Amino acid sequence: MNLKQLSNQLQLSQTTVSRALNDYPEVSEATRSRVKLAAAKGGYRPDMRAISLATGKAKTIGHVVPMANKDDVFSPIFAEFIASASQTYSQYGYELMLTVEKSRDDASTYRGLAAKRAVDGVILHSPQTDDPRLAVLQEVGLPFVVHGRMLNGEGYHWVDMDNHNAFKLATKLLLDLGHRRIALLNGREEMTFAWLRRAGYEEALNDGGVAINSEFMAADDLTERYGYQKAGAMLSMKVAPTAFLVSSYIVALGVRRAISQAGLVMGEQVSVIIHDDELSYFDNGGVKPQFTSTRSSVRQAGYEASKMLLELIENPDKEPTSVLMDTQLVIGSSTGPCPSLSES
Amino acid sequence: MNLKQLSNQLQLSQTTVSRALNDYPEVSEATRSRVKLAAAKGGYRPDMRAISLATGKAKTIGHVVPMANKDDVFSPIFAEFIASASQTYSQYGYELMLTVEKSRDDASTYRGLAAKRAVDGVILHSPQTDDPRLAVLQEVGLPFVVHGRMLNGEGYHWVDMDNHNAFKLATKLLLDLGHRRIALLNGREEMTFAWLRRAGYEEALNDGGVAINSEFMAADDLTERYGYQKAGAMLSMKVAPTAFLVSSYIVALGVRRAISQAGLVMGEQVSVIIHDDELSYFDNGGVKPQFTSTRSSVRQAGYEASKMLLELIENPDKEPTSVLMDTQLVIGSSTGPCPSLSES
DNA sequence: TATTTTTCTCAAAGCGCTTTAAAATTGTAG
DNA sequence: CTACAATTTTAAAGCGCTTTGAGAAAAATA
Repeated sequence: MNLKQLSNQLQLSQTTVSRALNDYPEVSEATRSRVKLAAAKGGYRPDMRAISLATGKAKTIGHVVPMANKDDVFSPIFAEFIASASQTYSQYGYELMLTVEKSRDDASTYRGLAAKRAVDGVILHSPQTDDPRLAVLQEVGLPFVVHGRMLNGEGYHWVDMDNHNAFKLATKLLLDLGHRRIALLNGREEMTFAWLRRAGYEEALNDGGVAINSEFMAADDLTERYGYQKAGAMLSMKVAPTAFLVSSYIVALGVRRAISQAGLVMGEQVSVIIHDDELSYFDNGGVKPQFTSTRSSVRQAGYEASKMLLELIENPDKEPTSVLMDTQLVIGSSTGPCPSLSES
Repeated sequence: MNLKQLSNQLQLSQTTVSRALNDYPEVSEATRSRVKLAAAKGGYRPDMRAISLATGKAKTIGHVVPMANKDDVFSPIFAEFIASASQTYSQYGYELMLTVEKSRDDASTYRGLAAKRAVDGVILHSPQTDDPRLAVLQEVGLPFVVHGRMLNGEGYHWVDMDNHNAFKLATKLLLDLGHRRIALLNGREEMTFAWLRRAGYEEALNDGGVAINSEFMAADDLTERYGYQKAGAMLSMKVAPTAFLVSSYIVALGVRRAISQAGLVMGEQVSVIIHDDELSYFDNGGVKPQFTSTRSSVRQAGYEASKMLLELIENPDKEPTSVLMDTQLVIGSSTGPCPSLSES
């Protein structure tokens, strides 16, 4: 059933019916309820594309997520973020259009979305320190919110967690426990989050008077194998690290595997701190979590970012705002005092 | 730039320009190339919604994924499937509209998508043994493909892996290794995949003359905690299982944790077989995987299903087709002979 | 009762495209 | 040079909605 049929059936003009349904004041209460009743009864749902064409609003938000790595993987972090944002959208009558793209640098997707009038705004995922997509989005004038940020956090809207501080505090905790050989298994450092984590890590080491050792640092896609291989390699060094700072739960699975394979016990000979995005199927636990972790809810970030974007769409001239989410440092059973405090 | 502007600029009618761009034969080659050049130069991209309204085709596919469990989680399986399907869509000029819904039984989302003309077809995720959404989709006449299937696999299109056989073979392997007390940590059995896995498991036990013990069976959302708690509880039974059949890698993480916490070694005192959806960040390994597993690529399923759906949309009267994907049984280091072969 | 104001309803244009039906142009014979 | 067909182009209608600018109807004021 479409508007024409409905208005014929009601013996009213399309104008009146449309206005009645959209709660315009120019229509009497009597007519309005009559119309609404008939619409409900007839199961009338306006054609989304027609509304869109007539109003100029797509009522759709675009998410363009890059494949997480060379293996063409869709990171569970994005999934969680999107699921959360999706809730906001449906609450406000928006749809979610998802594009998964192979190349992270390819800004043409955004050009396309804008030119095709497919979306009213987009969320920019996985920003790099100096991301070329920023300029494109600004050029085409499509409202957007960044999940994360570029190194220069000015002039656009973003929602991020405090990566720098999280890893600084985590490093500091390890230093306080007496660790001096602390490894960092980071994400790719083109990504701002990884860059900031490293910066936090280095700052804490400097503050603690510990020299930075590039042999203890790695950066790659966040997979189990990466954690396993890198941790394994580092543990077999003549002077091996006594602690690992790990950028995700998934990588930590590999680290844990390497540790136990080396005949060591996590939390005793080797300490591990992870960043935990609170993906609930992983469940890093309540009272005494498996892993000591810096925590921040991706779900919460999705909520904040989607809200922010909808507001921006309402009011396109809004001054850029940002949300920097705090992280918690939660002590679990994967950390303990450095075994050989005699050594430096 | 829109069609009108482009045609004005070219001094041609909108009809001709439209036809030139869409490769209709009624336009001379000279004009066609002139038009295409101008369009490319001017960065012309037709308004998606206008095309959609004019043609009646949304050029969009809907994916409605249920929250995986009470914790409102978006399963990484869906993410992988969708990422894969997404590739097919963009290749054929389709967009992907994602809806995440709280309630698994709520079919109103589908009614809405159909009535709003938002999509040309949908993928039905996470089907239950007797899924109410089936009737709704058939009623509204929206083309759809099921990822998985209902217990009755007739009358609709689906792509599934052979859950029954996979778990039957896995159980048989354990029986052949001498295990008699084999536990099954399954997904919720309203889901067809879980139902079929259990059926395969029971069939193998019957064939092997082993009585079915309901204390060795559990069904719940697929989380790490579930695996940890259930395996922990079972291992502390007076007569504990010597092997576990586990429905996912994530659950198996918990099982492994419980096993090592009980002071046992996986692959020696306790065997574990998992189903591995080949999420590449987990990397169950190449030569000698961590877990013995039944394997099936979700990525591949996403590819098959999306192709099937696009074909169905092209040709709506196509006879229902289905793809039953084989699974591989890959031996890893988590299985071994039953430690006490004397016991039955 | 006539006039103004307010309330309610409507016809028609427009959003940007496709597509039908018809017209203009070109080509081929007769 | 006309007649007819084939080729190329176009005007206009239509997709299903919103919204503008008016017109009727009802209510209020004179």
